Amino acid sequence: MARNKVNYALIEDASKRKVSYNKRLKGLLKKSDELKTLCDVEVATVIYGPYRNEPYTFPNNDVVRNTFIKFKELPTLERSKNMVTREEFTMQRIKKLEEQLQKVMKENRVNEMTNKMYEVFKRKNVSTDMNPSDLNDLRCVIKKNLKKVHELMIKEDDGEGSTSNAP
Amino acid sequence: MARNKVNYALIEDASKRKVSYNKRLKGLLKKSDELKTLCDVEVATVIYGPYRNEPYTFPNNDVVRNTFIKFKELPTLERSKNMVTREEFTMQRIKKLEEQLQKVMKENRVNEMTNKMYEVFKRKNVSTDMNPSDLNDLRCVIKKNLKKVHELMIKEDDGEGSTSNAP
DNA sequence: TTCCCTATTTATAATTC
DNA sequence: TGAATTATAAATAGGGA
Repeated sequence: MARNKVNYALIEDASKRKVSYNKRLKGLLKKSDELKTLCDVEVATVIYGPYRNEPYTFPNNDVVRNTFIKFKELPTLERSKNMVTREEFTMQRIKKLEEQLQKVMKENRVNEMTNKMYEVFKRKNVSTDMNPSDLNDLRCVIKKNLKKVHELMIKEDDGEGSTSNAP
Repeated sequence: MARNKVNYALIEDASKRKVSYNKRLKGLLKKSDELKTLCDVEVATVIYGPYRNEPYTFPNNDVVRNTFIKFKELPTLERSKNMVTREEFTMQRIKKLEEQLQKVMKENRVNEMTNKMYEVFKRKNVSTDMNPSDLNDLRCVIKKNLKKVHELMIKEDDGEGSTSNAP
């Protein structure tokens, strides 16, 4: 997250990976601590890194052990419900991204369309024929005016230079 | 970390705390995931939040259990990461979506429909090229931008100021 | 409430020392 | 190497709909 956007994949360069690992480990522990402190959450984490046999733990070995024991004793039913937590999270993220994508594409489309429509209105004087209620159902309007617009445009094409004809 | 510097203490306001909790939980899971993926680290987390009886787990229930067993029993037995493949597949999809999103947002490129519309208005291909869904989309587009179009048109009527950016 | 949007603060990749 | 610095990317607190 800096200088360059991070690529979501294993960092190939081993030394870079190690540097990144150290920074991110530290960052993750800090974030865990903040979540715990600011929001009164019980967090237990075990991290097996590639540079050490012993795992890192958060907040410490004893708490992790206790929390994990509690976790282990979850009734089977609840556990199975819990099984999908991660997947759900992931799926939600995907869903959100897809929605964003749709939205943005739509926005772009809107912008482009607005410009194009404006161009058409401005240059071809379609506006004269359009009132708000017509605009409310542009589909009809377009159908109604398309031929006319087309004709106007054909004419216009001959003298490509005339820009606007005020009403 | 925004608007105001975070105070390292329990957030008193319960609703603010909950909002913060949700954001930070999400953030922590993401960071965990990044550490795991970018640096090839085994992370296992159990989170008992105040708004739910069952804990959140990262990356999932099974891995947490395995990691816990390893943690508890010390020996360095190699646990195969059977879910990695699927997760990576999922993450690739996410990555792809993110890339698409970036691309679309930044380049603001003209999409197919816009091109088609442009053709329709600018050139000779009239209604034959337009399918009903395009027209329907157009209707929405205009509805959404009616005000803007009007403003532009009114402004244009007074004086001048072409804003078109035709392809 | 929940989502969405910025203004800021943080985290951190690349770079320098 | 590695610690410190810097320039960006990312996370997120507060506020609005």
